[in-house]
Amino acid sequence: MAKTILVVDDEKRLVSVVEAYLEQEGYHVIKAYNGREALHIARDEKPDLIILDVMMPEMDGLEFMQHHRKESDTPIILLTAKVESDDRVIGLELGADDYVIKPFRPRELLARIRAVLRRAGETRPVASKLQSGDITLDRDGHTVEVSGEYVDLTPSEFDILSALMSSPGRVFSRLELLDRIQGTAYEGYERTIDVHIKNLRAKIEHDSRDPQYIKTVYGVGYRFARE
Amino acid sequence: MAKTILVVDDEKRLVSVVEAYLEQEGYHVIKAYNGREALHIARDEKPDLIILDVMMPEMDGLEFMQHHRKESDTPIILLTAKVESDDRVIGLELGADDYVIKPFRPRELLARIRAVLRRAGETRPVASKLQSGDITLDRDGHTVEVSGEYVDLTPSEFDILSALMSSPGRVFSRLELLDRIQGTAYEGYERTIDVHIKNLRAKIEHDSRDPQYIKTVYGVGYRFARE
DNA sequence: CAATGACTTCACAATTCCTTTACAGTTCTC
DNA sequence: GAGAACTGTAAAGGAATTGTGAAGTCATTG
Repeated sequence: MAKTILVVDDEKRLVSVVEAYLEQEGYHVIKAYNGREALHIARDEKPDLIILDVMMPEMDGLEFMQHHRKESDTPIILLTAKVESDDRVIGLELGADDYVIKPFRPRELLARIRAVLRRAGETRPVASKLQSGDITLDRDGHTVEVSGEYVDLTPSEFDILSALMSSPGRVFSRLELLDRIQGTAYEGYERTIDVHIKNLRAKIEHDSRDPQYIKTVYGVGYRFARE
Repeated sequence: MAKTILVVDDEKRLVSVVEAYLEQEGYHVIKAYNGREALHIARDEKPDLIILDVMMPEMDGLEFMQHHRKESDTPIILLTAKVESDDRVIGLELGADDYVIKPFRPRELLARIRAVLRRAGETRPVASKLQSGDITLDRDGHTVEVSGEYVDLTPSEFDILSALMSSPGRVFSRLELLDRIQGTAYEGYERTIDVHIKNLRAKIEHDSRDPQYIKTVYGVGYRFARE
């Protein structure tokens, strides 16, 4: 069964980006925008993991942990800004299992999540293979097979293809795809995606001038062909 | 059939780490978080070995042993903190088979487990040998053979190779590999893994500049060749 | 307590990847 | 069909990641 992850941060945009990414990875995501709210939700929903911003209004992350630790030992990953590196120590002493420094890339956070969940005894990851037509994408092995042949993709290419294949037929805007690979790191230039798509097509399409898998939706974005 | 090991400690995190490690080594692990709970579980499940923390709430390790010894002679390995060195003597007098001082590294504990189980007349756990291509790794003998020749690996190198070979084709992040060799991950520098990998490659690859076994997955981690 | 080996950290080199730019090609709108 | 808007693409500089030798630290052994 899918693991439930509670994401707590007052930056709604960040929460959305993380949510989209984790859901695409097969996790069930619930959200809260401050510590107080998070406490109630954690009680009711009993998530398998909590991702927690240190800096928040109402009740900050450290305060949340002090309360929460009294009633549960759910693993916690802290999000900290660079300058707050002291919080890191405090956080780990208060019982955080790991921390990630903002801004971070989704794949970075994912690596931490996997490690923490595995440490917490979960050897059962989510369904790790996506298949569509002649293409098989394996998230565990980070490999892509086209017509039985392994194709080497860069991290960004892999993330984009992974996003597209997670919902064949659905159109992803460039911004969404950018979020997948950059997170909230910085506002990037959307056209960067075009270049990744070009390179992706060169690797997985039989004829990149008449793509069968990655279709362009004029004025909107890209989508993976549904069969 | 796989040996069953009961791990008893009130530090859940520690139990999880030990569990993950032992399961990877082919043991079946059951858990308890205090002495009272452990007594019931030991009765029902009849583990082949018990790993027992001395300091615990409710019923501590020594108390547990007094009760347990009346009904069974399951081998017991004690976990003690440094300061409790007196407990060690008491524990051994009460019938512990060995003890390990906290904090310990997983392989340290593993060595004790093997020794105790061997002494108790048991044979090896399942799947003690991993083979792939020209490489054979023997977890029992702690040996590695490449093209029929024995190769000397350091403990860390052995653990990393063992992890990688346990799931060929799966990518392990540096964080995960750090977990394998350190037990606790958030402290420690991920790039340390790079150095171990370099040294490993020098020992097992025919051409370490074009590795056939240990592949780098850029931006993600390392994996044992999938073919 | 010296010596050996293992582990970690650091600094820099080597490699791979990402982004941006500029322009060409395509699709849409009127 | 012309112009505007959008997309495809090649190339180059810069950023990020990995490889590696060496020094320093720690633990173990003789």
